Amino acid sequence: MEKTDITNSEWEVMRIVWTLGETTSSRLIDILSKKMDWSSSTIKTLLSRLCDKEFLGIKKDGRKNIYYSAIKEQAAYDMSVKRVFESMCCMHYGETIHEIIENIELSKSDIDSIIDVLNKKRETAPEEVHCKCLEE
Amino acid sequence: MEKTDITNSEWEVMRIVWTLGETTSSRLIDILSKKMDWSSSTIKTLLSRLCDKEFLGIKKDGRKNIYYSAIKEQAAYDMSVKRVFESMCCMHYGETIHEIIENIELSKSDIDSIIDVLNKKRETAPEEVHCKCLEE
DNA sequence: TTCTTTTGTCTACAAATGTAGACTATAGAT
DNA sequence: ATCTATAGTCTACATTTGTAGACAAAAGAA
Repeated sequence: MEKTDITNSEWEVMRIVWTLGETTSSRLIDILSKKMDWSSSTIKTLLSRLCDKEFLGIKKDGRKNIYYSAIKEQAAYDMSVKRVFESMCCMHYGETIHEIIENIELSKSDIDSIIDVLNKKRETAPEEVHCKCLEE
Repeated sequence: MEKTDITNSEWEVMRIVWTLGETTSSRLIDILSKKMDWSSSTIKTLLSRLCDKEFLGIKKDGRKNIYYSAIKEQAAYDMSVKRVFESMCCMHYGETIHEIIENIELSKSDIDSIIDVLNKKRETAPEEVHCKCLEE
């Protein structure tokens, strides 16, 4: 199978794997069948698709499979957010970030570090960004 | 047809519609066939799917179709970014925002307004956010 | 008025996704 | 040693998505 994006259902699986670290399918089935109301088959299918896509790796422990993440959690998030921004008009970046910040939970130190990067960025920031939607 | 998300190809169409405002299929075909190297059929299909999904509306001008956006551009972006964040572990929100900010273009006034909201948010921000991935 | 180009509507079809059942080989229970 | 609950691998199937061709109707060109 080809390497494409992580799909919605697959994110659920990945998230549990990232949280647990290396783990078995029974553990994943246990958690996800309750949380998502999926059949065990569904979870097994997702696990094997994620292996095909190389987002998960497998180790054998006897005949049991041990699954582990083959990509860094943060890297996956960065990539996925980057993709969304790439499909947006850049004139809306500012407002979109503003909006998401209003709606998520951030710790004081998260906030400080973001303010920090913004201040640095401000030094070389343009007065305006312009729309490139019709270009190229 | 059912109302689902805007897909990757569909974003391209929406973006042009938002940029141009009301417009005809010939205009869209003209722009998108070059930009995306799509056949006119492909673009027509996307237009009609977007109408089915009610992201676009149609007005008739004689026998010509005039397409217009049925959703606000900013609202579409907000929704789509919100979706991505919902599939993430909230402990990574801060770093993800940090990362995306480093990689996009923001104007000085964008930056000011984001710093502003961050400062307000800081007043009630927790010391830490905790992972909820295994809950529920 | 007849031919050609536009536009619009349908149909098509492979790949990806969501979801799950069937069958098989064990490992553990008795 | 035999039975049963598990875990693993395949197959299945409806939808959605990406991409595009076929065909009809109307508009413009000659």
